[in-house]
Amino acid sequence: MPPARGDHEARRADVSEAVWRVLAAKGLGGLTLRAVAAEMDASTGLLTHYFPTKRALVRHALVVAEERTSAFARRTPEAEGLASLRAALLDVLPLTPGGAAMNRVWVSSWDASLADPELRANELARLERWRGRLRAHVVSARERGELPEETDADEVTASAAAFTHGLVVHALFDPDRFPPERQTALLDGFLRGITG
Amino acid sequence: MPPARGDHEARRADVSEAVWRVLAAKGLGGLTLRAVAAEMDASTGLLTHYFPTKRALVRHALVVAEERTSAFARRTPEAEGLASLRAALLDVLPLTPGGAAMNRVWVSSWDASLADPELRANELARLERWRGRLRAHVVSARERGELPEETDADEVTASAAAFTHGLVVHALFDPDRFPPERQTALLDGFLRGITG
DNA sequence: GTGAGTACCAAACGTTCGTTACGTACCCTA
DNA sequence: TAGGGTACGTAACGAACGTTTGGTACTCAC
Repeated sequence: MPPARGDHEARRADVSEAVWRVLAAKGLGGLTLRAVAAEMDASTGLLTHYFPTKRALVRHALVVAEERTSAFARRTPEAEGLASLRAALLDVLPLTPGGAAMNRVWVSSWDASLADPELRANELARLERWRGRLRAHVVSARERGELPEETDADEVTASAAAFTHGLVVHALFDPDRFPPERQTALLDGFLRGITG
Repeated sequence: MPPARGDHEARRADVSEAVWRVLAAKGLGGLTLRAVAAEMDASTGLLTHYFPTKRALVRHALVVAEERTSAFARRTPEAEGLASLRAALLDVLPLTPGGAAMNRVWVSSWDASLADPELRANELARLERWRGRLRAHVVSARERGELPEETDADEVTASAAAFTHGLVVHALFDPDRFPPERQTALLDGFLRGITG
């Protein structure tokens, strides 16, 4: 029995969904074709039908992860200036189970990303894009007088990016000591520091 | 020909050395018994002679990594107060090839550490110990009047830890954009924010 | 209704992994 | 000098992996 035969793209999305669940549960190191196949009650043959190699599957999985992350982050588009920077950083923090899963995937991908040139280049580009988006908020905040005039946008942007990603790591390993309220409080403390 | 037969502990140290080189080059995901054996021109039989399982080998490897990290960090014991906090954070940053290798190992270990309960507990304890050491410097700085009186030591400690680890990640992926001088400048900027 | 193409499953392939079994050379003690 | 423990190398084992192959069932065009 062909189970709910949809079109090609819909099926690829199903595969991506299963990949995502495996990634969130076991990390990139635990991602195997058999695990994904089991996750969607299918065979490894199905996977190779849509993705010729595991490399292609991982590549697509990380693209999906980025789409998901962007969609996740686009929930608060109304803010401006410093508030928009705060919102953008809050979007990245693991404040919800979904956010934690997201970060889990990214942090776990760093092992392979540091070892594989292609994945490394992709991750580098992703981090750059993220800093670029943050920078716009920083500039906007300075223009509105919410940051000191002498603020170096690149420096503050890099600083905020670093702070947030580091907090992600610590919160991921120590969720009890870094509940959402404390993460938020720590971020606000950081923002207080850059406003001078 | 038995190659330079030393005592048991010396040989174990040789194994640890080879493990370290493999870890620094390929990450925890690329650590295999055969890679380690090849690194020290030996057989996998030698490895199992000193470490019964791969788990034991990885466990010991991370212990060695921590010893190395601690030894690396104990180079600047003379400072006090805010200067000692700065020194402790600088010790962690990938300012040298050795420091980069160190961080590479830790970041790459996070994949397995998030998936394996035992490794996760070890990494959690390591992060806690590190924050504990940082906290002492924060308290010392506050006592010397280098930080505002109303400073919450736990909050500032967690903030500094997060900032530094995040900077580690960004510098690891983007060494060109985060050379040692900029890392130092960013850290100083962060410390400026803390001092109010 | 026949042929080509799509969408799979089941099974197997070759490789690599961690682990184990077995042999051998060495050292130390009695 | 005989015997037992230590220190390996060699080789093989079974499991798991990514990949390939061969086949079946369905769909659509002609």
